[in-house]
Amino acid sequence: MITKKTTTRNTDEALHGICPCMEECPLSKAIEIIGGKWKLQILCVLKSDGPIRYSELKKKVHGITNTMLTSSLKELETDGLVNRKQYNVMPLRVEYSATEMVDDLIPILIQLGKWAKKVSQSGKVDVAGDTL
Amino acid sequence: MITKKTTTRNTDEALHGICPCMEECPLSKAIEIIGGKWKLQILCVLKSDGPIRYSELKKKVHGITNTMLTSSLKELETDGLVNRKQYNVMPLRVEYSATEMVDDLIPILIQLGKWAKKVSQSGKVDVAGDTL
DNA sequence: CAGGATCCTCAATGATACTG
DNA sequence: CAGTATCATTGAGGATCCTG
Repeated sequence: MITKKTTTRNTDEALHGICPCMEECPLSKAIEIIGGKWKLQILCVLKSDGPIRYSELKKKVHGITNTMLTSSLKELETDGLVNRKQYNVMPLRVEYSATEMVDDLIPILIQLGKWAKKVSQSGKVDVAGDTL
Repeated sequence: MITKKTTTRNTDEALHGICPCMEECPLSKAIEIIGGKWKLQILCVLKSDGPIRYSELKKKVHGITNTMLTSSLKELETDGLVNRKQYNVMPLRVEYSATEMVDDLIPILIQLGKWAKKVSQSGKVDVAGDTL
């Protein structure tokens, strides 16, 4: 999502590193990694339900197809967010789990969630009450 | 991106509030708000280049079309991230600026960017050196 | 100047069937 | 069981022209 074809020369140095207008923006990189329709859901299940088999994972991520589950897992593994462990027994057994990278990501996502909550409510009243 | 058609019953209460599998997940809400191809770039420019006119904004967000700039601005305004101020003079003058909501968002995005940077490097060596 | 209206394209995703 | 292979779909985004 967010391609980086542009060659912007941002005058505000303070925003260097977070502006997607820049080349190699880590932020757009982040969105590439966790973007897509299923990535976060998959990470969520992997995180809460420990090492889990492909078929069980598919049951927990409701509505996902083989195509998407497979490709998502492959990308997540490539990016170092998911471990794949294969047991060569019959029938085949493969277990997926989240890496420590995901642990680091969770608190950030929680912050993002809290922000979104605040945004949704700001249209109504300006409550200062924190949920966490 | 991340639609919420599913009616998952997540057994792990600890992840309530961050799991996109859940209904009304604030996280997927957040991604709806800042997702899309241009939202972050637009916010970035609005943040660094203060109140800015439509045409100037379009010049700074390289490659964006009228369709996308207009629709993105409209959505951002609806979500309370952007202020639109119209001066009824001829020729028409409209100025856009970022709201305080965006200020709260920036540090979170910076964290996300730092995380992505770490992820990208973890494939090579396991340096403990922080960049910030 | 600041958009609206239309039509079009393509990449992400879905559906279905098959295999090591 | 854990995927692959193919084909179909679709909606975000793009191109172009038009207007208050």
